[in-house]
Amino acid sequence: MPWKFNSREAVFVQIASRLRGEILRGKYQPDEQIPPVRQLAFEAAVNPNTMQKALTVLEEEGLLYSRGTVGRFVTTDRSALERCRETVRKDAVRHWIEEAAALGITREELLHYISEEGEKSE
Amino acid sequence: MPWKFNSREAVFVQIASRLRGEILRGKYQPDEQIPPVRQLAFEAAVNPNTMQKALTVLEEEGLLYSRGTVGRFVTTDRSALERCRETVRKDAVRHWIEEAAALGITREELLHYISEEGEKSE
DNA sequence: TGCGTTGTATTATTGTGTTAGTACAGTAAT
DNA sequence: ATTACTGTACTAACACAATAATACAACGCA
Repeated sequence: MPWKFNSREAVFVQIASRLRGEILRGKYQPDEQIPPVRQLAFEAAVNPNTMQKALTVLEEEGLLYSRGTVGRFVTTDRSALERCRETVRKDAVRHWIEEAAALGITREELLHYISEEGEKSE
Repeated sequence: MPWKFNSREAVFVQIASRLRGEILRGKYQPDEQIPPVRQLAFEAAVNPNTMQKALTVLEEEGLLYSRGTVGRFVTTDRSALERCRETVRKDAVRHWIEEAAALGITREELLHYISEEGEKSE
């Protein structure tokens, strides 16, 4: 099933976010090989170039590393994973709070609406 | 002071978000004239065309309307404003929760981190 | 009437995201 | 050695975002 993308952000950014989440959530263990570019591209229904661009992002973040022509692997540095988890989380939260403020939503309202939204879907 | 933009979203989308927030927060009252395109563009330090594109978005949403060559005004339909406030809020919250999930952040964690973040800045 | 301001439209140019197609070098397995 | 698969690199083409520079019609006002 092709992945879902919105048109507001570049596709490779959305792919990077998704894969980053999968890695941080442990779908791929440290030092585990992830599927090849072409396969991921096929699954996501995007061009291999686009997928590679997303993977390059995660590589620059230190989440993935490439073993030459063997394949791409999740970093073995568990503390790096944890640091990344923290960084990503902090940046995202700050970003969401900013966006909320831009829409005239206070922190309290934000908390309220998130609890509400969450309840419906669980 | 030029407005701040990130490179992940199109500028006109970010401008629309900002102005939408200002309108919904009541910076401009119903039927009040907003500054002309050129002035807004100057303030934001973007091209007038980009600003106009953002204003068109808000016009299509029913938040603004154009009085020919007189200027652009906030809608007089207060219920439309309220409806828009709700829609925007719901969409945004849903979007943030989705993004959080993609990063491996549960609703509970999200609530926790938002309270934390908020405390620092106030 | 004439001037300035308003929104709007047009054209051209630049940069970037995405797709497409191709190619190459290194590794692993046979 | 051959084959298949890996990441990587490259060009071309297209769409869209953004800038730039104009131009025009309509309105308000002196």
